[in-house]
Parts: sequence; C-alpha cells; structure tokens
Amino acid sequence: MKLSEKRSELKKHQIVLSAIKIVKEKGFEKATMEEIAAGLLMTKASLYYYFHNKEDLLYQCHNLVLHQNIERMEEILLRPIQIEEKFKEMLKLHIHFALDEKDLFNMIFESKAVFSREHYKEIVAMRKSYTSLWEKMIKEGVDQGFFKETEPYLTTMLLLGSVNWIHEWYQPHGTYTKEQITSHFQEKLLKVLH
Amino acid sequence: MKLSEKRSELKKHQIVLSAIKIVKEKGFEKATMEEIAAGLLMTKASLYYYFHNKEDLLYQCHNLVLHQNIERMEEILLRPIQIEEKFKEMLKLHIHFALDEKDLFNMIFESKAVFSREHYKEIVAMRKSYTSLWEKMIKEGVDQGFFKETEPYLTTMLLLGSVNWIHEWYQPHGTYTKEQITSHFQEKLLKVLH
Amino acid sequence: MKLSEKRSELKKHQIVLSAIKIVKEKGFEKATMEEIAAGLLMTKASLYYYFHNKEDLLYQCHNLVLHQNIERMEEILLRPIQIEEKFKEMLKLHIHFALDEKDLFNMIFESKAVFSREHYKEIVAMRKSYTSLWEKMIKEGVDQGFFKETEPYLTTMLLLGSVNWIHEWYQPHGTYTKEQITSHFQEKLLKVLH
Amino acid sequence: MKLSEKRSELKKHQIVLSAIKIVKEKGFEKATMEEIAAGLLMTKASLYYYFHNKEDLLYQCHNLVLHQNIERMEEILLRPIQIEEKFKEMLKLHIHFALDEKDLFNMIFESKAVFSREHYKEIVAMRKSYTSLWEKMIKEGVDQGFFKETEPYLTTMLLLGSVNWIHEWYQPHGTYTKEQITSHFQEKLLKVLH
DNA sequence: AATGAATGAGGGTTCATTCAT
DNA sequence: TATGAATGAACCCTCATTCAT
Repeated sequence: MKLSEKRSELKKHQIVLSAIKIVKEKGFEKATMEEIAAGLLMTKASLYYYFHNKEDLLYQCHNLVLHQNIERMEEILLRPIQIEEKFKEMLKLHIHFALDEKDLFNMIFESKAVFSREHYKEIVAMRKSYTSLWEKMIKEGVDQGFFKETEPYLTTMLLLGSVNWIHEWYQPHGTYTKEQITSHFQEKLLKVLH
Repeated sequence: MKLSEKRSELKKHQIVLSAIKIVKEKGFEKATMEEIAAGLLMTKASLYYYFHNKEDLLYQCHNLVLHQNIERMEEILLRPIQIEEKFKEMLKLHIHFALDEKDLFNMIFESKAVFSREHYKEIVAMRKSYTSLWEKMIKEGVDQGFFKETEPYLTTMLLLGSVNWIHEWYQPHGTYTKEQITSHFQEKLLKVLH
Repeated sequence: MKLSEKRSELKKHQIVLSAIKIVKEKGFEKATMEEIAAGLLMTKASLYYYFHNKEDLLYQCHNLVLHQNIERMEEILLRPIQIEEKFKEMLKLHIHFALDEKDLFNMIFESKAVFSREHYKEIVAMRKSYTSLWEKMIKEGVDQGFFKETEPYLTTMLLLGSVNWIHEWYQPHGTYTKEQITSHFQEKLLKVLH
Repeated sequence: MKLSEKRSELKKHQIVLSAIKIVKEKGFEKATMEEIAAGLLMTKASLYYYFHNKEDLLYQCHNLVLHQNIERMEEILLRPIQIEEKFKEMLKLHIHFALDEKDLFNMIFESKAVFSREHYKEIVAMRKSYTSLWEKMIKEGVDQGFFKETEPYLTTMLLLGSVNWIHEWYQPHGTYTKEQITSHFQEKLLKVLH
C-alpha cells in the first residue's frame, strides 16, 4: 500500500469516526452529511471523494462498530473462566454498549430500509457472526453440563431481545442504576439457561 | 353522535389505518403525509382537516394500537384461569401482535423525539398502563405462591424486551413457526418467574 | 326590501364587523377566512354565500370604516366653531383612529396589491373624498384669512402623512402620551397652515 | 479578503438587490423566495446557501438600504453650510429615496412581526441612529438660534412621517413633479422648525 | 484532494376556494 | 342558508448529490 493510499485510508477512518459521533448525538436518521463533515472541518462535498454516498458511509460506520463489539465478545469467550462468568461478562458488555451508545446501538440493531440490498446482505451476515458467539457460549455451557438448552438460537434471541430493550426504558437518573439492572438481568437470564 | 360525526370518525379511522400501514412499510420517519393520503386516494392537504399535523396523526395511530392491546390484556387478566396460563396467554397475544403488526409495533415502543411534549406525557402514561398489567400479573403469581419475584418492574421489562425483539429476527417462512417461538418463549420465560 | 333580504344584509354586516375585528387583531394579511367565520360561529364556507371572495369581504370592511370616518369628519366640518378649532378636532380624531385602530388603519391607508382593479378604483375615489374634506377645511381657513395656502392638496398630504406615521413609533407606555402627541402635532402643524 | 469571498459577497449583494426589487413590486409578505431567486436565474434552494432563511435575507435588505441612507445623511450633516440648507438637503435626499425606492422604503419603516427578536432589536437600534441624525440637525439649528424646538424627537417624527407618506400618493406623471413636491415640503416644514 | 456553489426532489403546512348535500 | 369535506396551489425549508475548478 502506497503512502497516499495509507493517508486516504486514515482519512476515511476519521470520517467514519465523525459520522459515528454524529449518529450518537443526533440519531440515525437525523445525521446529515453537513454535520459529519463539519466535525472534521471539511465540507460535505469532500466526503464524496471517500464514499460513494451517505448510505455507503453509514454502512462503514455500522461495520466498524459491530466489528469492534464482535472482537470484544470473542476476547471474553476465550478467557479461561467459568462459563457462567463468561455469560455474565458478555451480558454486561452488551448492556453497557446499549446504554452508553444508545443511538449507535440503534443504528446497528434497528436499521431498516436504509441500506442497499447489497450492503444489507452483508449486514445480516455480520449480525449472524455476532449472534453466533452467543450460541457458541450457550453450547459451551451445555457441553460442560452447566446449561440445558436444545435451541441455542431461539434462546440467544431471547437474551439479546431482553437486553436490547433496556435502552428504551432506562433512565440515567431513574430508580435503577446500570449496575442494578445488569445484576438483575444476569441473575434472571441465568435461570433461562439452567 | 350524529351521522355526520360518525362518518367523520370513520374517515379519521381510515386515515389512521392508512398511516399505520405506511409506517409499517417505511418506518416512522420516512412515512410521508403524501403517501398516507395517497393510500386513500386523498390529497395530503385533506389530512389536515382531520389532524392538526403529522405528529398528531401519528399520535392517534399510536393510541389506537396501544389501547386495543391494553383492552385485550385486561380481558385475559380477568379470566378465571391459573396464573401460569394467564402468563402464557398474555405472552402469546403480545407475540402475535408484535409479529403481525411489525413496524407499527416499533412505532409504539420506539418513539422518541417525535412527539410533542404534551403527547409524549400521555404516551408514557399509556405505556405505564400497559406494563402495569404485566406487573400486576406477576404480583398475582407471587401472592399465590407460584412465582418468586422482588422486582416485578425489572422483570416485566425483561419479558417484554425479549418478545419485542422477535420481530427483528423472525422470518415468516423461516426455521421456526410463530407457534414454536411462542411455545419456546413461554417455557423459558416461565423459568424467569419461578 | 323583503324580510329575507333584510336578514341577509344584517348577516353581511355582522360578517364585515367580524372581519374588521380580526383585521384589528391580526393585521391585514394575516386575517383568514377561517378566523373571521369562527368569530360568528360560522364556517368559512358560509362566508362565500355572502361575499364573492376574500377580497370582496375585505373591500366591504374597508368601505365601512372609511365611510364612518368620513362621516365623523363631515360632522366636525359643519360645527359652528373657529376654523383652527376645526383643524385641531379633525387632527385629534384622525390621530386617535390611527392609534386606537392600528391595523384597521393600515388596511385603509396602506393596502397595496390586495384589491381588484375594479375595487381599487373605488377605493381611490373614496380616499379622495376623505382628503377633500381636509382640503376643504384648509380652503375655508384661507377664505376666512386665517391660513395662507396655495396648494391645499400638497399640504393635506403633508398633514396626513405626518400623523399617519405616528402609529409606527408610538408606544402605549412610552415617553409621550397620546394627548401630548396630539397637542404637539396640533401646534406644529398649525404653523404649517399659517 | 480572498477572491472567492469577494465573489461570494458579490453574489450575496446581487441576491439582496433582487430581493429588494421583488419587495418593491410585491410588498413585504408577498415576496417569495422563488421569485427572488428567479430574478437571478437561480433556484430558491440556492438562496439558502447565502442566507439562513427568508427573514435573514430580508433583514440584510433592510440593513443595506438603511445603512446607505445613514451614510449619506451623515455626509450632509458634516457639510460647512447653513443649517437651513442642511435641512433642505436632508429632506430632499429622504424624499428622493422614499420615491425612488417606494416599497423597499416601506419595508424599512413598516416592518413589524416579520423579523426575529434578535434582528428586530438591531433594526430598532439602526432606526434610532437614523432619526438621531435628524434630531441632531434640529438641535444644531436651535443652538445656532435658527430653530425653536423643545421636542426634537416629536418633531423629527413629524417631519419623517410627512415625507414617508409621499410615496402613497405620488404619481410619477401626475400633477406634481418630484421637485415641486420637494420644494413645497421644504418650505412648509421649515415653518415647523422656525 | 478538496470545495464553493448550485440544484432537484421532496416534506410539512397553510389557506382561499369549491361543491354536493 | 349553511356546511362538511376536499383540494390545488403556494410557501418556506432541508438535504443528498453533483460538478467545475
């Protein structure tokens, strides 16, 4: 890779980061090219040098974030700890992501007719990778005799659903703290697996 | 109620249904007044005869759907059946609603900065009514000694979250039928309550 | 005139009065048919039974108000008082009208491209009637040897201009009261006539 | 200032001029962005590249015109001529402006609920600057013993009102020429000051 | 590699006007 | 007489996208 290409890649990355930031602040639909560019002291026209269009840029954002999360989950899966601890850690990570990065999280888990068919296929595949990690964890628990489960997929969906929902009712200064919620969900959802 | 008023109410209802349909297809933000009107062979200007603005119309959609569901849930709660059966029935109803009314469902449970402060308050109150029914059911089970639960609210959120998510991964002609999913969730979520 | 016609005339008059009221409150351009009708517990569609269109209705308003003013001015002109007193009275009346009926006043003296050519001609004629009264008063003063003036028309325009402008800078609770202003203008403008 | 900025300023200026022209023809409220743009063979969307919104554009129009006038007036005030000559010159300038820039003039002296609170404050301040120049002139005359006046503000309002009104009755090819009118007003209004 | 400038397409909203009833 | 209902035409404004430079 030539130097110029490297510099180009770097710039692309910066743009993606800026876009992510805006999505975090304004939400998925309200993020405008103008604002994404402004965050980098660029003009929106320049963005089109690096990305075909808005959908493309947003897709890259999606990718980056989801990949990061997958990596973190994989890291947890590899730790030499009890399966129940793994489960708790994964849950904790997911919950914190959902609550701390609300809109970003939305982008990943609730994007509808925003992406092109092409990209959408890849998105589905990537999500599959993510949920597979959870299924893998469940199977590991089953193999080790800690969990009972014949439908890891359905149960993964149950787990993720319950936690994906949290950001809809969680209130930063409400009755329950993030830690209390995490703890409660860890306990209850373990019952599902046992 | 006079005939003309009845006809007016009917039209309003039709518009709401059309709006719901468009919201189902396009999502909340992408639904346009133009398209909502077109579905009824009207012009968008006509909609303003029945509703103050887009936000108002969407709020009415929200109301209609949520009220219907609350009524149905209340009916189940009053049935003279075992608490576990009640739970299963409520879950079944909620799941079927979530799957049959996909994006409308989204509108109800994911509306954020779309509604006016006035309307938003009422929405929050209405949702509270709905979740209260679930909490009530849980407490009933606890009182009868069938369930163990010290945080009915958190657990309600867990239950609803897990099923609200189904529409994101459910595929009409996929591996699992609606019935299988329902059955699986009933079984697993009962574990949470026990 | 048949009874039905009489009733119709009455209704027309009521509508005109309502329209005048709205113009007073909202200004000329912002007065809507909807609101004019609402003031009479009617629907805007009904207005079209009595008036061809908005322009027609507004024209009638214009007429009524201007005629009223003309009548009052004529009454002053006929009083058996000193010419300078007449002048002062006319000035006072005009100023009070301008300040108390701001938007109504605007309608009469600042209407631009709102009226049809047909109506506009009549409006111009009516205004001419009004200004003629001032010219007449000036001439009377000249004939009696109190005023010196060779161009009554131009001076009338000068007088009226200076007072028509007051509502643009007058502040109800400002430095100067209506009475102080009236008094100052009476004094200064008399100098113009002498 | 860079070339590009200069070009941008020029364009802005052109737009303002176009807006002024439309306002002249149609009046303040009836001037549309569409038409303002059409006058420059642009689309209305382009206008939003240079101005935040219609109100902003119209505010700039206002500014341009009023500033120009203030400058010219200040220049007259500084001339080493008799105070009565100054007065006549100022009056002449104002009249010519009022007649040559008819409705634009209206915009400046009759704008009410059109401007934002922010802009409105500045407008009031700017007008104050303008009228202050007249008051200053009057006081100068009083100090030099040529004029008698205890209320320069009220009299300024009287003077300006009388001439601001001219454009409402002046007819380019009517009985009186601009020069005759100017001459008449100079003479009569001097009486007010003496 | 970047951008100033322009635009097309569309969105929500308002309002005078019409017309069948 | 009166109106409920509908509409067309405008209006202001936004934004992704393009293109010459």
